[in-house]
Amino acid sequence: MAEAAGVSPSTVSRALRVPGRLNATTEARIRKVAEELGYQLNPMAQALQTGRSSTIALIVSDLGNPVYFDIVRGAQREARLHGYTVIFAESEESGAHEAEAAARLIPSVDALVLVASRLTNRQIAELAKRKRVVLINRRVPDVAAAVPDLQRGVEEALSALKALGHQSLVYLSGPSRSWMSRERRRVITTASQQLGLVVEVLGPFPPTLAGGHQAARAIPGEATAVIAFNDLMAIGVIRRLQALGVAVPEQLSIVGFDDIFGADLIAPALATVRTPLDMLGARAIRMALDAAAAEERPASATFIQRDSIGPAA
Amino acid sequence: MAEAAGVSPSTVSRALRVPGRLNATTEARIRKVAEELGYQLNPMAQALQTGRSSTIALIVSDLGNPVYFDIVRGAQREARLHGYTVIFAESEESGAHEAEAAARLIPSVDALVLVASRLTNRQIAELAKRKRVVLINRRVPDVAAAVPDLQRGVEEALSALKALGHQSLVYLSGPSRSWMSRERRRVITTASQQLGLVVEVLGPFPPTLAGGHQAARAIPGEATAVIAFNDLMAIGVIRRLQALGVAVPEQLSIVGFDDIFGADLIAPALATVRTPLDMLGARAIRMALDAAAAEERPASATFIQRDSIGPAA
DNA sequence: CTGTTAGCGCTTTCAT
DNA sequence: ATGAAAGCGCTAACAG
Repeated sequence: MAEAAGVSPSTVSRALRVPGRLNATTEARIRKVAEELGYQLNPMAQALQTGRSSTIALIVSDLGNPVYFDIVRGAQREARLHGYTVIFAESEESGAHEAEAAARLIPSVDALVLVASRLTNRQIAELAKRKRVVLINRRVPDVAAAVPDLQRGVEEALSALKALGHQSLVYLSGPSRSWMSRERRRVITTASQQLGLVVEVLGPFPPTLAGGHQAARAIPGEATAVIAFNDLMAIGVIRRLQALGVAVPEQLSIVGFDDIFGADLIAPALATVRTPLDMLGARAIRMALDAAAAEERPASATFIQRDSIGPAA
Repeated sequence: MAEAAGVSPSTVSRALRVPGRLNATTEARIRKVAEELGYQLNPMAQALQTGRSSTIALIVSDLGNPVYFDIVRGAQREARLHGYTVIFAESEESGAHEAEAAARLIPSVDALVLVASRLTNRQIAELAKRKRVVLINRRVPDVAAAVPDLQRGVEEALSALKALGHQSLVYLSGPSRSWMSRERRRVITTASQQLGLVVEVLGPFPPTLAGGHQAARAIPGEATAVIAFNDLMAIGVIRRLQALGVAVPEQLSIVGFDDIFGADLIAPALATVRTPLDMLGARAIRMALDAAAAEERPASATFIQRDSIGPAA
């Protein structure tokens, strides 16, 4: 293409990259020629020269969990908005896979976004030295992170339970290595104290339907309300309970976290603390592109009232 | 890094790329040095030189539809297996966005995988001239495509309905531009004839919960069995029907397509023709990498019997 | 089996 | 405001 427009390569480069920095007419002419020839700058060559690839890697631990869809989607949209491309890897629940994916992708991207990372703080800090890293649903000292503000949603949920006459509740925790599970536990504990509720913690359980099945058997007979680490577990609990002949919500109220697809499809519909997943994804991208984005106020979780909770038995 | 190992760049390149083509001891030494220095070949430079980026773009129309999760996941795994990376874009249901995404990504990838593409045959043929293109759930002359074999699953579904005493059924079609909807209709029609069933086609409807709501009103009173374009629609139909006081499956049997997450969580659990989504994703990647993969026998859809179907009213 | 040379397509000083 | 030249990190002939 170079001189089909009768100019030098540098001029073409300037015309196509920074819209303003050139004589308006020359620029227009070059753009037109490029259009006609279907010419585009070669991103690889560009990346090689500049060291920037306009690409961000998104590494999620398990695509089987519907939670991540919305995060991926939010991230993808925001990235496109900024002219960035997202590369994308699944670590299949394994820290080793995650580390490998990160190592493999690091040379080709401008930033790494790690969703619910299974890596150690140390590993993450190490990555952060080599490349900009943004965490989603995880916090590590000195590393940028997009996490929801759970306070409000949890308070709403617990208040609702209290208003229904519940005086104590059970928290079904997720994987012990899950930062988010600990965080949820922490917020629940604090809010419970303020509201004068008693909370018992059970677990850890796998953050899946099967984990919910497993958890369902562990729930003490006298419990009246259960809050599960996530919706998948909550749904598993409900189904197992039903199979065991326990009525939900008549005998036991159930609350989940996230509001995944399907939460309102089951019977009874699952009450849940919705986390703003797509916003988290979008925000993480913004943080990856611009450190100042960290100043934004994090989006709040909110409680979604549905039929899986009722008056205390 | 080049000569920290005391050899020429080319030698390093050879050592790190093709495991066999070098003196075993030199290769081992170079690998060790690379390891120590944390050195990796720069993919951009590699791509620039070779014209191959070891990257495949996956373009899906709507990530909000859980169907695509499994496809994305299957594709991602298979790609990784071959040392490929997947880049990933959402076209948000719009042909224009899809075309734009394809154009933007084409220079950076070795192949394009289009899932349920909204582009015209002509546009797709055009892309296929510039880059290897593989379609999922769509067929265009002379373009590689991974589509499931619906025959078996549909026959099983219709046989089950027939065995329950149904003599006719309604097909709720998806978007008129959806190749897959037409394909499902075709297979249903053919199988119906063979089984002596009568089929009435309604639609088009949006392939969503809302589309199902809409479709539910259109179902004639005398119908006893309905098969919807996809599970999302089927679920929408069930819920609207229930709201209208129509009992499922007592008054009306419902069958979906795909077996998405959630299909077995609703009440009644949705009977559905399961399509092997992750296999489609994986197969598409294989086809992108190796034309011979087209010879594999496509995976068959199978019928999943659940509570949303029952004896004819 | 390994080193030399040239060049992939772009951006970026530095001149003009 | 535009052109010339050098070089990003790698691979691919071609020598040796």
